[in-house]
Amino acid sequence: MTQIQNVTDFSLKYTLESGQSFRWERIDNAYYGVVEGRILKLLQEGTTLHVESSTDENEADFVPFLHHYLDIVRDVPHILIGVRNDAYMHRATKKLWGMRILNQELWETIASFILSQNNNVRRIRGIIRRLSERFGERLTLGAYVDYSFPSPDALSRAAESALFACGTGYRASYLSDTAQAIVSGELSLTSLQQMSYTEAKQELMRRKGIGEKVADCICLFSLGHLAALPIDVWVKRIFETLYLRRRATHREIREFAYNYFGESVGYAQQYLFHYVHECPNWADAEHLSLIEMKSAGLTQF
DNA sequence: TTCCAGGAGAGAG
DNA sequence: CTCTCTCATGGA
Repeated sequence: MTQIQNVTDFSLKYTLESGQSFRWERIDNAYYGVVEGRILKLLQEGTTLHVESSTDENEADFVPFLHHYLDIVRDVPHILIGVRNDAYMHRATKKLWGMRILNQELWETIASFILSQNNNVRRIRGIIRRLSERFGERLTLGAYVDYSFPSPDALSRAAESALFACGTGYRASYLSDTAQAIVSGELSLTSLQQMSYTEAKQELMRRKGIGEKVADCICLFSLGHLAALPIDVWVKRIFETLYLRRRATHREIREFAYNYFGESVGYAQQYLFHYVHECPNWADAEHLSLIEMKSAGLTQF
């Protein structure tokens, strides 16, 4: 059992339940998930994080690993104040205060968001769970059983029909192709991690099944590029409804969002994305009226 | 039954 | 460049 003390401006719930990872399961107030080959059990009590692992961890490495994965080291309050330009964002950041963008393992993030296209979160989770059960390694933490995310090698050797049987649908060939490209060295994960946002995005988009949105998800949720802006149906809807007040192309949304929120637009996007999922009345008249109101001068937290 | 989901590829204009 | 059609799946 590991404890991390003085974790401030952090919400485990919103971080793990905001659609950036498909691997976490809440049981009571604890979260179970698999991260880089081990089961983790995470429980937040105020500013203390209780952690259990299925592996014998070296404390000196484990705590920094957790800090990085959960993005605890980042000055998120500074980012949020910087993107809190209006009363709407003020409300969103207040409700979800402490939500952070994870730094997830690169291959799992690539594979997961290839599978996410034209799909819903519930089904994506099911596909990833079945792929892990079928091609990953069995792990246990007490009575809890889960499976590691299968390696590129394991998925590259799997028959596409076997991937298909896990429910991947037409995405099976995309997943297989990219796994094979990584095994062959045609696509280098370590190179991707050294590239700028623009370079990494461009390199990712060369793969079949990775378009602009999926590439941006990988850049944001694994590579730490906060300028990445994944535009899915919801983000498009949010910007068209709240800010632009008209039908807009992806290019127009991207230009507006970057000008309005700045270099940490990815963080702003995540708060908006999750806020509208938490608030069914996100687009009612009272909410819309908040957009013109500046955040400055509103009550602090 | 049709529509939708953290879309992308292919083709047409 | 933009628009449209299709892709496999399951829940609403």
